[in-house]
Amino acid sequence: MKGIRRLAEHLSISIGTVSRALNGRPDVNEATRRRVLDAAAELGYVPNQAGRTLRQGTTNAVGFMMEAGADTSGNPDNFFFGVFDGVQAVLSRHQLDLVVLPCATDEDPTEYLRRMIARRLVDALIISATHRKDPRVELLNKAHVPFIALGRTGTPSDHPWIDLDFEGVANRAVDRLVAKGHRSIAVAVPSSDINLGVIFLQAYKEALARHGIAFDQSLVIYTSSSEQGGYQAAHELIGMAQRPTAILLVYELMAIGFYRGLRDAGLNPGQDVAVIAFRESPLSRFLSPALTCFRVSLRDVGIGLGESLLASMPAYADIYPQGIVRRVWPMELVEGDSDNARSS
Amino acid sequence: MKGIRRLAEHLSISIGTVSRALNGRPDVNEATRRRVLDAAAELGYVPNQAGRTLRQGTTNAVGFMMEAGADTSGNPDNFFFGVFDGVQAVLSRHQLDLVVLPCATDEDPTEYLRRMIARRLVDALIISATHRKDPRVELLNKAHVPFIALGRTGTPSDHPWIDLDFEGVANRAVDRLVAKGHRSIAVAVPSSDINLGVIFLQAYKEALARHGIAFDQSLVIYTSSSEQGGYQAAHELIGMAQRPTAILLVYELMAIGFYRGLRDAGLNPGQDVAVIAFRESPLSRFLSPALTCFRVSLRDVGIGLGESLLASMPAYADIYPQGIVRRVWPMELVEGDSDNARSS
DNA sequence: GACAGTTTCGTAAACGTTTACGACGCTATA
DNA sequence: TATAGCGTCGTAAACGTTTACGAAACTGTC
Repeated sequence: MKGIRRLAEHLSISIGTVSRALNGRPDVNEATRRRVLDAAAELGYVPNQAGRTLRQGTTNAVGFMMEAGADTSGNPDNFFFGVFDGVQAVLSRHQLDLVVLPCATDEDPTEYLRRMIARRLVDALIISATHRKDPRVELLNKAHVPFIALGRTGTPSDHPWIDLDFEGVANRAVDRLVAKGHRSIAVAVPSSDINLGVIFLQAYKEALARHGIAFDQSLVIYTSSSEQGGYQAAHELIGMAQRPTAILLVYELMAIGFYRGLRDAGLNPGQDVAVIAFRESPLSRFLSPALTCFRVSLRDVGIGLGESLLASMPAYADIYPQGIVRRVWPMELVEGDSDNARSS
Repeated sequence: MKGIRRLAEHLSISIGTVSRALNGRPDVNEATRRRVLDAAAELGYVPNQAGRTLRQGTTNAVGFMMEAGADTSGNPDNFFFGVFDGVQAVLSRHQLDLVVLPCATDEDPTEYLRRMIARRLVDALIISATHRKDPRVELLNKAHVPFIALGRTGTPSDHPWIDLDFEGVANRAVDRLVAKGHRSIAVAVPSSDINLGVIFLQAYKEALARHGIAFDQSLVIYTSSSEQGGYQAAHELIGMAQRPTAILLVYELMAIGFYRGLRDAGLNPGQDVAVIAFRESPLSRFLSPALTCFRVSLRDVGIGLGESLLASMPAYADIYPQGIVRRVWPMELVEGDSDNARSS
């Protein structure tokens, strides 16, 4: 005899009552409820999840899909782990667990997601590394799985999302550089079709326009979001006919490679070329020169994701009545020494 | 009508036959099997996991537990993602999925694991960030959940594990530094009770002894495994009465902070203080000077973990007959410019 | 043509829960 | 005292699978 039956037999009551007692139903005597709770603790009983799931169609878990091979891999793990922590802080309030679903590099993300949905391992999903055209959105909509995206797609009105405020970053970064006398500002964005790059580039263009600076396509460097990508960016920048005096890097890891690339050519980052990057990480202050960058509380982003996701789940919608959430998350400028004024 | 019943009705055969056809049982006509497979594809049928789990007691998923707050967080995510990729390569051969279970920073890892075991979300587990005394081992043994640890504990004979060859690293690093004329070699290890530090420190002592160098406790710097920790290590090293001419760093991220700390004091890493670190990452070659460090194929480690885990699962033991696996994984020296010969 | 053996398939039980439904005993009211 | 209402609990069905068991049809052998 196992499971709830054992518990019921041990207490000489029916399994129905045991179940109701454990689940906090009102129609059970407080005295018996206490007996059940005590016995459960004593016998170490925990309800079998498969049984519950089968009966109620709910798994009490939400998934976070990520792609190791995606162009977000430039992010130190602190990025995702920080977000996880915030998400869990919200989920744990409702006895929900977070499981991370890593899509293997050699598997198609959409197929992977399809399988995960079919598996019914989780009740709801968070997807990350959104692309401009992301078939996963349609997949999730069709399957009626509540979800939220960390990052916008090309059709942001089709789904709930939370994204970082890349527009704000581009604006403030350009403003700051222009104020310091820079007129020729390069930008390094990921060469993949990850949406972040597109959004940032657009905002960069508009920021330039505000200052009456003509957009120059040749100042856009498409590269990988890694140290290697930063190194390559430096190489390209140095090779330009008119060398830009400043550059924006979308990933802080690129700064390491960029610094190195500059130095290998006898140039000094921060002096010969001003650098602004995001996101802030422990890295930023320990590079020399310290990196001017933008900070965001990943835990807060995670909390936002968690609450917004619950809001889109029928069972929790009344507790989180914010409806469909689509918002950008502000980032805060962190001044470093990498973007000093133009020397000449 | 839903699920397998719908499929059976659509084909006018029994659900038993449908199930057998889908699961590759031999006692089903090849023609009907084909019909079933086709219909399943057409109707988009995938078996409900809760139903299967309930019936066969198996979830077809294995878990990877990690702690965001643990002292391994110094690792760039490439570390774990690389490992995941290898694990998945093995698991996918058997239709098994990998789910990552991130323990929140404010939750006790052992309690978290207990909950995850009770939940029966997965058939087997990989645990990481092992401590000297790690109650999770006993927990898993008692629950009879097949598992393997990435990292040794203080009682390594109690469980299967795979770990990096820290002894080999310590040996070769010390040999190399000694060969270049260094006699005063500091070491920075994590201040937490994560087992890695203990193992490495022990191997470092023995390597020194082989060269007839007395172990000096004051040359051991306990710090956090992060850029900040590296910076602090530099600070401590500079403050020593007799400044060591070399240092071993257990995490490559520490090198960034260490370099900075040295430079803030007017010293040059690689010249004034030789540095060797592990693990190699993209970071290593783009730092200046390039970091001498040790490389390991994370994917291979993941493959090793996956195969060894399957070997300890009754259902797969005949396919992977290697028994209980306890082994260290070799690491390969990558020469950089951070550990040049002693100048004086 | 009887019989054994094989192939193929249907039937129904089982996995561990939750929950709708109804039964029972008790209290309070008329 | 009859009745209604309430609190408490037991019964049994249902969730979607897999699989043991047995039945039916077919094959081949003597």
